[in-house]
Amino acid sequence: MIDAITQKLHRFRALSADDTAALRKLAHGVQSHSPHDDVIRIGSKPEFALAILSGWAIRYVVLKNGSRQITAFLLPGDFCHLNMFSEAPMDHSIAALSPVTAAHIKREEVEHILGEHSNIAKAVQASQFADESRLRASITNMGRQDARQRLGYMLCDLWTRANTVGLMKGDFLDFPPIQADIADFVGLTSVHVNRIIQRLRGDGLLDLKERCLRLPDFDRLAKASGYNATATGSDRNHSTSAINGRASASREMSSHTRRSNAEVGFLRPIGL
Amino acid sequence: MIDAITQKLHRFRALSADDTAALRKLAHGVQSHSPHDDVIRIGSKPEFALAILSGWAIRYVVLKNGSRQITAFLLPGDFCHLNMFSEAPMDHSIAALSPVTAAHIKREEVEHILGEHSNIAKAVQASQFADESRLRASITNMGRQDARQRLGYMLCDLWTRANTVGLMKGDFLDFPPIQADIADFVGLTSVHVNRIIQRLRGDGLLDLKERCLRLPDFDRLAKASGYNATATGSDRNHSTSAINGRASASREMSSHTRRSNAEVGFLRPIGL
DNA sequence: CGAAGCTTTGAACTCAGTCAACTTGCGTGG
DNA sequence: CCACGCAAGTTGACTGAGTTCAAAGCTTCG
Repeated sequence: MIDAITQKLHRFRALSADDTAALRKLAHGVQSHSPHDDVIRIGSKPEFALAILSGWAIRYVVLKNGSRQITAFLLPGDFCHLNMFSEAPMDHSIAALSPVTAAHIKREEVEHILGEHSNIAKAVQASQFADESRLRASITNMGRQDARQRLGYMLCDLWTRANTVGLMKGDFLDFPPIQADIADFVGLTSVHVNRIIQRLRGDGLLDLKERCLRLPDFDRLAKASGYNATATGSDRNHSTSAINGRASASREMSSHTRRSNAEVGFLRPIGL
Repeated sequence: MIDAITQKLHRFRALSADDTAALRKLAHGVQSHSPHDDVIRIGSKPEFALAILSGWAIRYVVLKNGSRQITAFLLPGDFCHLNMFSEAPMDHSIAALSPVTAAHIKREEVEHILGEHSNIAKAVQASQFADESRLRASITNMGRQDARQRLGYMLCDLWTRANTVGLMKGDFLDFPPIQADIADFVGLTSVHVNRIIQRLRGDGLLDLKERCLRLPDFDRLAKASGYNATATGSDRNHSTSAINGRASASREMSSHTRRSNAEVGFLRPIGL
């Protein structure tokens, strides 16, 4: 079970046998959580860090008007709340979507392992930056992509992440989120999400039913929704050119970008 | 000028005279950037970290279809690209909005100062978590708030941040972003942003013209847009209860949250 | 078998986008 | 000093993607 963590960190940086042994030791403070349970409550100041070992969880917030925003899905291998050194209370909650087991790691333990194992420390740092990058991608997604693209992007992302921690079962994937969860993540209503899902189904891009996801044509879906695997970056072995020059959008650009078009860099499109 | 950094970090953790002296030394690699210039280009792997000393900058991305998303405004005292240890190339660009001076800090220097000055290290970490928190707030904002609230939230945030680094000039603030920038940040069109601004003006909540911002009634604007200063947290001296219980939304909740309503925590609204 | 939880469907509605024109202010150059 | 061009802000009419509300189907599971 702890393997998910090892597997994930290994993606960011090669770990020694010593490192992985140290990680394995973290598995002692393991707790189980039932679906719908809060693992960490907003406003609290937990004294421990959290690593998901199995199952799916979400970061979320409920607004005054009752609507909910999910800001992240947490998969096995993901860390939450490493900011234990800050005095600030949690600004969001973490809840289990499926049955979850998570390692609750004491502050000193975190400090110790990060201090002693520089590979782990750097891998953790890299994974944090990947998370941050994913947050930015979400913003871009919600700000400038339509419903279809948002959904596609989200599914591509979860698909590849699930893949890297060995969650794939043949060509499909256990997928705990229901349509309402998807909606609260991409910033739509569940009704509209439902309609989009049907369209994607019709286009042969998606097979999602009974908590089970299949992406029959990942590449086409990725392309259609502007998903770029390297962008959210599992770090190691990068191709030399993630970004390959300006795209074809030259007419529309002027409307979106004021100022002298002299500096092309200001306008360079990315793979989204 | 370097004071902005000191000032900001000090917000997160008390710094000794020794610490501030060390920070002051960073000011040697200072570079100037003109408005619209890219300070860091997407796809590049800069060998330096960056700290804004004066002026405003943005993190942004341009999509294939030519639309732009701004994911953050960078103010004096803000750090960008501390992830120099990662192999991944930049997934976004950073550009100056106004004339900007920024300290380009070499990798070793960063490592050194963070290693020697634990206060600074912790303050930097705390500020990173505040940034991450702000990204999540942006997501919530774009996903679940209407245009008026998005704008209000953004202005409240920039207003308070500007305040903490001493950018306020009496009751107003030099405000480099134009309406198109605002639009690209909150995920709207500049036409619609214009209309919302006019409404806010009419409501006496906002006075924005000629790169100059005034918020005549911050509290009312904050309330109307769900802005909660403590949420994005400049850390120190927190009031004991940032979150004060559940709000009035009990009817709508059931539609947004499936599952047993037994665990109230799953539903607890935040100040947004 | 019944009830709860999730998905699907339809119709009316609305917030925000699109397109296109007009205004205002500013700097540059004739 | 005026003319021109350009960048930013403003306005109006039209369109459309996504919401809302409400009801009906399906599954799953005690």
